[in-house]
Amino acid sequence: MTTSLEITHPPAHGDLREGLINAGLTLLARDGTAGLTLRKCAALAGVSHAAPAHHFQGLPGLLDAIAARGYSRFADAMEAQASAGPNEPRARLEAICLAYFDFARDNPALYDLMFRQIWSLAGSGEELRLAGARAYAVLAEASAPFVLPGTAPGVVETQVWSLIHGYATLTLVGKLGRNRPIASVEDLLSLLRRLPLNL
Amino acid sequence: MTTSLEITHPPAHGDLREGLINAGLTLLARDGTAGLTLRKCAALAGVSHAAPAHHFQGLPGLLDAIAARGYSRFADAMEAQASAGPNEPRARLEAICLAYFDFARDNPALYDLMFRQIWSLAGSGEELRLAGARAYAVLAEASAPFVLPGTAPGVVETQVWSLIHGYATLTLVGKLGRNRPIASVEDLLSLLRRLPLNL
DNA sequence: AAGTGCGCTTGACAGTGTCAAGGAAAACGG
DNA sequence: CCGTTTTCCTTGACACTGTCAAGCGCACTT
Repeated sequence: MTTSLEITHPPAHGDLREGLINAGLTLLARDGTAGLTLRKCAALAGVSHAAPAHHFQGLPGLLDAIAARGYSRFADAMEAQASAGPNEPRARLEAICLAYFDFARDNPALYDLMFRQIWSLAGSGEELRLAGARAYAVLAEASAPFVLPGTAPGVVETQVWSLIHGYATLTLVGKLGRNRPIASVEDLLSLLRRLPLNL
Repeated sequence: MTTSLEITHPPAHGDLREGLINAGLTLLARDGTAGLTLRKCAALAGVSHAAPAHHFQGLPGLLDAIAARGYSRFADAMEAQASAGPNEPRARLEAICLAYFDFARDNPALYDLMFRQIWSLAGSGEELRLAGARAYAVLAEASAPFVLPGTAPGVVETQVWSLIHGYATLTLVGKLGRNRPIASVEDLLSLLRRLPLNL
């Protein structure tokens, strides 16, 4: 009944918290959202079922920490993809959108956790707030060249974010391509190409 | 709004199924996603905790049925709003998008259930499939005038759907307005105004 | 009137998160 | 080097979840 995976080393002092987060990420990637459980995390990290409560305040706290880690990786992925291409506004924006979608596709359960966290009202969630803000900053920076004078930056940012996030979530739940052949990410981005540049 | 869901005494033969669905909708509206439970539905409908299993195949089946009801109301709401305004392509599209957002805002838990149903692999879900297709048809019809010759209809449909769905979900989880002042739905729709009409 | 099904109830089971209480062991102070 | 304190974790219980097997009751059939 015990799962095959066990962490062999007795956890050194500080890193049980880290171990629990990693266990959560593993479970999420392997078994999906339903497979992520406080008790399974504890078992995978090699501790008793109530141990997580001492490092996070209950399940919400653990999910918060996992989501924060997710946002961190998310921001890294977008930054990397943006830096890989030409340093031109439209290319950067499209690179970030592609990275956004790829991340969601490659980490569906984690992505779902990140953008679902209705709980997170629990802890102040400082770590989560910071990681989320960093990811948002990447998107905001790429949107900046399209902000027309006299308009709030939040408008373009929200347009871009809504578009790519909607596409990602709809794809993840399998909604797209049910009634029509799937429109690709490039098809999607063609709408953004209509955005005028602020020269 | 229908209706009384209080079945005080032994329910007549056919309508326990209906009563359970209504109980589910009530719980969803009152207590949110976490408040929707097989046992609470059964209790609210006045039957024993295992009764639902005979009308739906377990929890997934009940959620399927509730989501189907949600899609039906969703399609109704969009159609009503579209018919209320002028019969002009841009006005219709914007009316539908506004109705889309209003529905999500007014029925957050139900909306979440509808667009989350990862389960629904259970039953073939014919009822759900139909109701979902009807809602999609409303959106597709409003998008049709913007389909340029030589392009697949699915492209514009996906653009519109992704944009409004992304905005709705981001708003629901409270992501928007954290880093910048909130961009309104109208701000969002200004992006769609860039879509050329197919005259 | 007896037989036959269907609709629902009852009771149990393995899970889940959470909490109170206790123990082991490291850190500390003398 | 010993006693105390503090920190971290374990143990055990609780209420709650969905699911399943068995069985009761009542309507309908013959």
